[in-house]
Amino acid sequence: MNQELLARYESRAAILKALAHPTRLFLVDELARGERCVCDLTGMVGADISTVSKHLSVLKQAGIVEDDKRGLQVFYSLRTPCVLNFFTCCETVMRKSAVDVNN
Amino acid sequence: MNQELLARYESRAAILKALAHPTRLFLVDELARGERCVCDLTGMVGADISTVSKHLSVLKQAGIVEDDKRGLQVFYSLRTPCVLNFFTCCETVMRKSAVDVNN
DNA sequence: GATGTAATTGGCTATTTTGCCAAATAAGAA
DNA sequence: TTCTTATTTGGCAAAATAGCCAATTACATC
Repeated sequence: MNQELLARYESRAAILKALAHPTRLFLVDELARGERCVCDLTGMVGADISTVSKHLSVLKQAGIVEDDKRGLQVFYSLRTPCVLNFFTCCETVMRKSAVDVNN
Repeated sequence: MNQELLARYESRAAILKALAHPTRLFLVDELARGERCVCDLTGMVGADISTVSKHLSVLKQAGIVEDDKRGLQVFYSLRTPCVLNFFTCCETVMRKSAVDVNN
């Protein structure tokens, strides 16, 4: 595996890593419905606002969401909706695993 | 976020987490071409065989690959090829980020 | 300017992940 | 049985991640 190839896998891994957390998957799912401010998301998640803010910054850093400050609030929205396709595949993997367990 | 919903996001996160590593993404990519034994994959990755074996077991645990022991060798293959769609989306995210940087 | 609200950042500890080596297991060959 | 090869497992130290609290920043209103 050469340098260039490794770099590409590292980039992909960075995006997947940003998604690979239950809270962040929830945030993505919620943002798929429309933009939300940090305070609203915090209420839904039920964690400290600093924790939610950090999760959002991880998603932003990865290029998955974008933010827009308006007044006191910061509104986040989904920038690359194709990540929602991941959910479909995850369900496929889980369904297939469930079937195998019963055989 | 209730218990049931949380459980679903945790399941999805487990699958994404299994994928979120450069070496494991390479392994998935390589297995997409056909089954491979651990020894061949180890040669391509250039890490200790125990490291590669552990990466494969992470993927197997997540339901992404399956193994088949034949004689001395263990052959791994891709069980849920839909994970390859992730790559497409990752490229989209990266391309979009690259564009934004230039604006 | 002073106050209040929304959000981010720094710092800390606890937990998880990674990758190597050494040891154990499994299966074919001598 | 003994030897060799392929793979897995256990154990360890280093690195990365998570989540809380406290402090800071940003902005609006008084």
